[in-house]
Amino acid sequence: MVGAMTTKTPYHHGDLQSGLVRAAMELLEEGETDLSMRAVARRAGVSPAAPYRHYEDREALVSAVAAVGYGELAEALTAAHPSPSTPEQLVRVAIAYVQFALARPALFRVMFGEPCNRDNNERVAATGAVSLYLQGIVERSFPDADAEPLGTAIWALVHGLASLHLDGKLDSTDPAAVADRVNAAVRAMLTATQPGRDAA
Amino acid sequence: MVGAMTTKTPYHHGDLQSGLVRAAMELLEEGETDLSMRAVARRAGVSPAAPYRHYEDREALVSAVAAVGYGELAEALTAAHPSPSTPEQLVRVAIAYVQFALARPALFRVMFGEPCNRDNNERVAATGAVSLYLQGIVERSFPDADAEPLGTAIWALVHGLASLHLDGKLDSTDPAAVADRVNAAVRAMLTATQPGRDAA
DNA sequence: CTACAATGTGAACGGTGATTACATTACCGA
DNA sequence: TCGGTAATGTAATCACCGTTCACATTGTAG
Repeated sequence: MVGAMTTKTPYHHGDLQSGLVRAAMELLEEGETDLSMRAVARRAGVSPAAPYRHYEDREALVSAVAAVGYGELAEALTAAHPSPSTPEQLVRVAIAYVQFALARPALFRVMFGEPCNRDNNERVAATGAVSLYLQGIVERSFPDADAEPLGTAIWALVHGLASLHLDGKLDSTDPAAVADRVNAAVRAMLTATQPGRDAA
Repeated sequence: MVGAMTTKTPYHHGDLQSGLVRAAMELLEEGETDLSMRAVARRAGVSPAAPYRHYEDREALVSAVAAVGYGELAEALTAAHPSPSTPEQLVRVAIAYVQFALARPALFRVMFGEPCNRDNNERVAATGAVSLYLQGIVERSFPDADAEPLGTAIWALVHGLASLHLDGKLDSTDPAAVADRVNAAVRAMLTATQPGRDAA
């Protein structure tokens, strides 16, 4: 009964479920790469054991964070262009993908780097959304091509560019140079699939 | 002075420096994904503090392991084809790259997944070797093309395929299907750069 | 043979994921 | 309004981890 009148530290958080995800996102944005359960709990102003009422284990919380990340990645891509149907527009989306990875490296690692359960979580749905978005782009841009392998190839190319930059295997000090590299790589891939040529 | 005549547990390991790397490699091969310093020490038959005589911290040991991994990746690639100069041969190398990632996922994650020091370790040299190997392939295969961006694009494509399969974003249950996917993607990329067309 | 440098040990510190028993609170039916 | 039950948060605890320190042991140079 200490300080009962003030609003400080109510016993119940209110919405810890999403508060934890928000706290985790904050930590990632601040450069924390490990996302310890305890650190997230601290940031949310709650005891170390509290998160386990809402997430079975660290894996589960991280997956929830990753799912939000996929949504934000999708936002960033659609912001670059809502519905690309030309190589130029597709290149802009590709650049946005790599820029997302470089701008939010810790989140990107959580989304793609950590070994995760293939089966039972929301991540598969979220990544499926990204995949479908790309698939749609490809189908609009190259109606003659087989969309599935081409979409896969483009996703892999762009994702690989993002990963290699993020891991320091490709120099990412100059954003313009990065954009040029992405532009060149994607165009190289796309010139293979102009109407009239075989894509698979 | 217990059991002085037997060869069991001599106080000095002999070659702990490389023994630790070997132990770490064993653990990775057995599926351990975390590579805890203590577990490596245990496997090497040594106290938890001993590794610190040879590696400044976990980062340093992991980097040494990664460097060995790069060497083995290079071996796997050259085993697929020592010196590719045609798209067909290059495809074989690409498939070998992805198969390496799928066959030794924990090692691959150590090599590429973990955030690492960009500056002062042997990893940059080792990745540079992989990069140069690819660059050489591209130069031989496409003498008319600008090797640097094309080599980057191919590396990114193949690495992206490996990463997405490893993270479960692409189905990797059927090795033949994986190989087909890699084949299709790389060929799509390569048809863009046949002599007479612009690569950048 | 002796001193020194190199190498390995054991104990310790703080941090982590996770579980358990317990405390507090919200909410719903009487 | 009251009381009980389910939901939610806490404190204590366990095992493990990275890392450091003082100390023990061993190889080796002089």
